[in-house]
Amino acid sequence: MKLVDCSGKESCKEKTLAFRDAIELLGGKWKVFILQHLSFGTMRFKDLQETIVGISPKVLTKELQDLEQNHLITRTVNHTKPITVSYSLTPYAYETQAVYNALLEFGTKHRRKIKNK
Amino acid sequence: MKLVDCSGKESCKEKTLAFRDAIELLGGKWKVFILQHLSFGTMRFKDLQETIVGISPKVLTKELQDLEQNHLITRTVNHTKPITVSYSLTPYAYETQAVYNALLEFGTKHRRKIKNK
DNA sequence: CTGTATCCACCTTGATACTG
DNA sequence: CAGTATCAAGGTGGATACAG
Repeated sequence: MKLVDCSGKESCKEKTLAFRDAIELLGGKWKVFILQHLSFGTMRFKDLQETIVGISPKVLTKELQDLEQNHLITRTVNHTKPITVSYSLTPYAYETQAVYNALLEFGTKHRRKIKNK
Repeated sequence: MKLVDCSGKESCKEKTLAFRDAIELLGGKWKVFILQHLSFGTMRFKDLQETIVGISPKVLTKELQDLEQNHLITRTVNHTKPITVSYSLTPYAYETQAVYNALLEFGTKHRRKIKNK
């Protein structure tokens, strides 16, 4: 049995790179929290900062830029006074659903396994 | 729609922690390569070091210990002369299959999307 | 309000030499 | 052969002050 099937047309290297990309994109320290909260609806910068306890503005900015560059969220400037900015998930973000489901299932199982040891 | 369903008996926090655990466990820089190569069969330390180009012995040791502590691989000392050590996947390691499949699918799709931009 | 600038501490990775 | 010890370097995350 193989974890990665390298017999297809695409090279094995290409596939391992795809893994790393996906893990990097979804795997940061805060990405899950941000995406999760945004999946409940649009939020502003300040909302996110208050909801995600412990994150600094610099890091939040970086994570949001990262997600935006990868088309998982959209950033909208509201020309209010003072200016506010809204973040929300793109339809594309929901294509990560399968990944999250699989990670959730394995992670939950694994935590039980490790704890009961 | 929600990326994480927090309506069940288990708390939302517990679930996000499960994500992070899973991602940390599978997401290192070399983990995919190691698990992938081991999925083709048992390998010795030296084999891994030669196959996984660019990894230093220190890092390889650390990654292997990490995987062993999480029951994804087994470490077997062969009392040859000189001593050799074999590494192989545990049956449990194959429970990560769904995660890898999902990551592979999303990662491949994502690379195409980013590249065609 | 929404970030950016600055500075700092830590961790991870890495190269290399060395030990049992 | 299979690691460990040592030292260096870079990136990441974090606290805080400040700017537009």
